[in-house]
Amino acid sequence: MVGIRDVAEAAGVSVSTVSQVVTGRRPVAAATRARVEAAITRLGYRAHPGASQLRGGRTGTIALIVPTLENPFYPLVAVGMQDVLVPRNILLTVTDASGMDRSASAIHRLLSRRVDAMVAAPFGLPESSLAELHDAGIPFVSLGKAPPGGGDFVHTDDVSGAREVTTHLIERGRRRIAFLGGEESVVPTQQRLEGYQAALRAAGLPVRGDDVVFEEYTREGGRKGAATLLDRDDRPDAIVAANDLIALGVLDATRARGLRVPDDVAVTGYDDIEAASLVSPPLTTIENPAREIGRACARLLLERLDGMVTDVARTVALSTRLIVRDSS
Amino acid sequence: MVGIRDVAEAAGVSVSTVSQVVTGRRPVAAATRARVEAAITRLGYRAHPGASQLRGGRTGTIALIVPTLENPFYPLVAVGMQDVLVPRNILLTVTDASGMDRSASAIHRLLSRRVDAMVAAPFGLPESSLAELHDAGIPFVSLGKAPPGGGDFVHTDDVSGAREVTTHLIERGRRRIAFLGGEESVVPTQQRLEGYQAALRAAGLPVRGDDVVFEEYTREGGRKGAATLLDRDDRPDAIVAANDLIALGVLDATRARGLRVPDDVAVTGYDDIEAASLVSPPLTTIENPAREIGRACARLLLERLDGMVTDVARTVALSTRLIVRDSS
DNA sequence: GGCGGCACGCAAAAGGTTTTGCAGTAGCAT
DNA sequence: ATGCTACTGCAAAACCTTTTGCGTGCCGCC
Repeated sequence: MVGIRDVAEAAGVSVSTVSQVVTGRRPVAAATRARVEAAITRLGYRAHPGASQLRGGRTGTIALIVPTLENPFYPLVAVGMQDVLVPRNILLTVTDASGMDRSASAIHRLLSRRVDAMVAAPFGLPESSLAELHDAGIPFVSLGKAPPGGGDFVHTDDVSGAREVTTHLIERGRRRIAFLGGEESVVPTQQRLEGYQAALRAAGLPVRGDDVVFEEYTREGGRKGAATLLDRDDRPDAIVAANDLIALGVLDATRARGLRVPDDVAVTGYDDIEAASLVSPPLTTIENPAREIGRACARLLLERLDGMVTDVARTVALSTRLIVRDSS
Repeated sequence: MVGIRDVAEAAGVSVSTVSQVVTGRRPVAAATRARVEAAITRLGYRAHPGASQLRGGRTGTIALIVPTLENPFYPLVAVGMQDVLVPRNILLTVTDASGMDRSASAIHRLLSRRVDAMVAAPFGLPESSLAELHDAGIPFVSLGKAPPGGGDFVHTDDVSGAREVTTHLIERGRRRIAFLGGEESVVPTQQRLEGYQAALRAAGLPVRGDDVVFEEYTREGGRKGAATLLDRDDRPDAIVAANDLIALGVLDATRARGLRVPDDVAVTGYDDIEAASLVSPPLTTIENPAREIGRACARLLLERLDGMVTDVARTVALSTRLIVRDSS
């Protein structure tokens, strides 16, 4: 294990000079620097990150916490962050928070002081846990849910997106439109529901409580919810699914029942993951710019790390877009 | 910032006793332990990870390095690792290696000493970089490519998988079967090509060099490669794509040209990502158990970390399965 | 040729934990 | 009652880096 001491010796300088060369926080004479750098290369020296961090340095790592990696939306957010982070030589660490819900502080314990900054999509996380993230004393960006105490925040307008897709269905002549959400408690569900209801009201259509069902944000959730909605006597003529995964499950259910989409029932999704355009029939959905969202998060964080921002909380709102395909 | 010192003071014990309670490496009297634990909870103490690591501890982190997060195969591997790691309270850090190819040691520099163990799908990584990973002195599992110097290794049999799917096409009466690979240099490409050729030979069919095309492992690569293959005078009656993403691109190309699948040309994929079953027509493909692969990797690593294994290199081979759908 | 100032490199402290040899004590057996 | 053992907690060293105030040597200018 080659330490800074070895490099110093090899280069014939002091330990502190080596450190200065490495960190660049103080100027070093060109000749000396060259000698030190040569020694570093020759010995293959790398600073021990633990020690660096201990003495007050950065970890050079940014964390992304997502509710699940099974929804392809989130890997894409990670890719977007990479776009910004890789040129800056910062390591991105992606953590799937599914399965670590119980202990409210699991995430904090795992990440505190282990990263320089953090972005989290805090759905399903208890409020206390979110507060902890916010108070961890490092730059933090919340994804899709306004942080309780205020703070940086990247999102798309779920209300307007859901309103847009619902309105589209109404314009296509649908009158009995159901909403199939994921977990009821999470913010995007509530906002998409709100947009759906707003569209109904604006069109003068009744807002019926039994036309709203909540399951999970998975394909399986979609199958289950669709079963509830479709096996009734007066089934809806359209289903607004709260995301594409759910919509895929709805399509499974229609297929299993021999229902034609969109003739018997129209289906719409949300996010525009790749599968949305592939499934048959292709899904009408709302494009949610995952990669761009990732980029925005990373940029926000970087600006804080660079000290360009003081303490004003910033919100980045990215726009969504209705994509009409055959399912409606 | 509450340190171990504060806890010791609050509990009326020495710093080392607190450490012993936390790490559990030495027995502590029950009464004392209770007092210390109470203080820890009350103060919200957490060990500074840098300091712990410095003094010889573990980082409690395992890294997964993937070629890209855009291929949904890899997030699933991560999920599989999580299955095993979460109960053990180990943090998984997923890194997308795309874009950090240039500097051969980027990955090493980023991860060295920052994690306790590592699994990497080292496609596209220079050989030197792979050797570095292997020599980093931490448990290391290679994914899909045998590590040059020997070492733990998880894979599926690409040769047999490709042979199986190609044979399936032959049995369906296809005679002019093309192979559309991703990057030529990476091992899975070579092996899948080998399986394809083996199947042709076994059936007494000619192995024609111009029926083999290499592009990238992306949907766009599939479109390009299919263009090459389909715009010829004597186009093939089947295309074996080296993964599902490529196959999706091939389907795009057939659609653009008004070709019917499988009537005019059959198409097969590899991996069985979710999109494979969704696209129209659904893809015949080889199921590649990503999640199970992730689990196997994590288990291998854990066994080494627990010191259950000395130095014998182990190989885990998981089986694949032909999934016949409408595209063939 | 002498003096002032500047650039450069150094020494030492600090940062928070884990480890380990050691000492004190209580309990048990003789 | 005494000696020994086992258990428990402590003090101090070790881990490796970064930071910062200082001293030294060199250069330029008068």
